Amino acid sequence: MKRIADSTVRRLSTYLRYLEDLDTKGQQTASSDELAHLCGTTSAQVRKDLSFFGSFGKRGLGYPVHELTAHLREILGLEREWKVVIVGAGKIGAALANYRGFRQRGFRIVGVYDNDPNKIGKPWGEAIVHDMADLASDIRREEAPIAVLAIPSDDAQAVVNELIGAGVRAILSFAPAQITVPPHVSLKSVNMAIELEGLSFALTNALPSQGVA
Amino acid sequence: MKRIADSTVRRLSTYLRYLEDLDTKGQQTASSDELAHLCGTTSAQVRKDLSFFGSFGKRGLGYPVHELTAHLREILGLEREWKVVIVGAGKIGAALANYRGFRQRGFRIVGVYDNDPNKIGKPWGEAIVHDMADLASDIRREEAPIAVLAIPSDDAQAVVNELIGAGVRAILSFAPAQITVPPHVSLKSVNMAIELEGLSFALTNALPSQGVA
DNA sequence: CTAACTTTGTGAACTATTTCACAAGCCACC
DNA sequence: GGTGGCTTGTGAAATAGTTCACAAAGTTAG
Ligand SMILES: NC(=O)c1ccc[n+]([C@@H]2O[C@H](COP(=O)([O-])OP(=O)(O)OC[C@H]3O[C@@H](n4cnc5c(N)ncnc54)[C@H](O)[C@@H]3O)[C@@H](O)[C@H]2O)c1
Ligand SMILES: NC(=O)c1ccc[n+]([C@@H]2O[C@H](COP(=O)([O-])OP(=O)(O)OC[C@H]3O[C@@H](n4cnc5c(N)ncnc54)[C@H](O)[C@@H]3O)[C@@H](O)[C@H]2O)c1
Repeated sequence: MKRIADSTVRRLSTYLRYLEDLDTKGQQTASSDELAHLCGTTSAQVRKDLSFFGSFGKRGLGYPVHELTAHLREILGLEREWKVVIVGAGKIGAALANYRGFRQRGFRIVGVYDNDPNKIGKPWGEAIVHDMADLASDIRREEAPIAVLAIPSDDAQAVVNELIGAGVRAILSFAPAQITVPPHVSLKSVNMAIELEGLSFALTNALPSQGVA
Repeated sequence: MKRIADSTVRRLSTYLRYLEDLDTKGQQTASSDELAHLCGTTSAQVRKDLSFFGSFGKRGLGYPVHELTAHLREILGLEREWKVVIVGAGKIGAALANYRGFRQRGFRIVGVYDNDPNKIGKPWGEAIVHDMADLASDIRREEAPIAVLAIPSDDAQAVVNELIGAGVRAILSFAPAQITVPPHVSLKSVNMAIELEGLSFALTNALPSQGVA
């Protein structure tokens, strides 16, 4: 199969979210145009994105909502449960560990880890903070493929190496650090400072066209 | 001036971060190649990005670190302080309100707002939670141009409209909702579910080339 | 001062992504 | 079962973004 652009995958997630809404409301079909308006894109984009994976619509009618949600979940790998570990029981880690949105989507947090002796063993939200010393063996036992990194930048690369050594194959990092991973591992970084600085740039340079999501 | 790509602006932020490091270490100059390695890109990309804004380097030598940081701060609009309001004193709002990284970069949080009577007026981190009823007038008085949105999706668009009415010109949203803003307002959305689903897709479809930051 | 070497700045080439535009397919209705 | 009105699926065109490649300019050493 052809390489799928990251932008396409992101839109698929968005389509799925809105299709689920429509499905809940009992709507049977949705046209590419309706979906595009809900998701802030164009109908051609919707059709092109979906066409990479098959032919899901009916001409003259649109896409069957319920069926398409199932297809998208399949495509995105969301028909299964993914085990996730969180590293860093700090402020960001706390928000994430208790975020319902993840569980709803099939991401189950199987452990939260920290290296601060004052935090280890203490109850924390619905979970208990585990010792970093147990991280690798726990990941191996649970076969958790995904890790969320919520520690300061300094140790980010070292912890990432440890995670990968233990078998983690996908990492979502919140540390504002440049991290490198081998080719078989996926890494996404969320860097809030970069987002804010992007807004600062836009305000400063008063770009003519804006309003992008 | 030509329209600057979002990807370029993001990289500028990254260059700045690493240049500041080098500056702190007392390094005088840095080549595009060195910067590229630090930031996970290519030297041609670094030179191209910078060339949109001027000619900052010396051939044969590289870029003057201290000078270039100043230029980048200028370009990104970081020479000034930006006032920021946070809407939503929940888990994500809590993490953000106390995040040192923002202040360091010149983003000063001038108020945190919520509509929950149990939270309003209570101390919260280093601040006090304000009533949503005061939001618009406070923004007008303070002339805060940036808002961070950390409330559930349901009310996101309504609150955004209120913010814009009060004069906010840039919004960073954490609500996983499609929000529309008029052309003179900048909007960035951080959607963690989309990031995780992107990882799920990558794991499921075992893409051949990965490891992107 | 010259030669060898380094590194920038930038058009041009290339690659990726989005948009266009339309034939083909499907439904509904008569 | 034919007609009209929609809407998909998709090559082709257009636009956007990245990489190449090299002349020009600066540095260093002798
Ligand atoms: N708080 C925010 O709003 C925010 C926003 C954007 C980015 N971030 C980034 O997220 C990361 C975490 O931020 P935070 O505000 O939650 O910080 P925090 O200080 O509240 O939490 C960090 C936690 O990580 C733990 N830790 C440190 N080193 C560790 C290691 N080597 N192994 C295991 N645990 C370790 C600490 O004990 C602490 O509990 C930082 O990189 C920060 O820059 C935070
Ligand atoms: N917690 C996370 O890790 C996380 C991750 C990704 C996205 N998000 C998103 O961020 C947003 C906030 O999440 P959270 O976990 O902090 O939720 P939360 O429930 O902890 O906090 C939300 C806060 O917003 C307030 N609020 C609700 N409606 C409001 C309104 N109309 N005006 C003002 N305040 C209002 C509530 O009183 C509450 O204090 C949600 O959209 C969520 O989907 C959260």
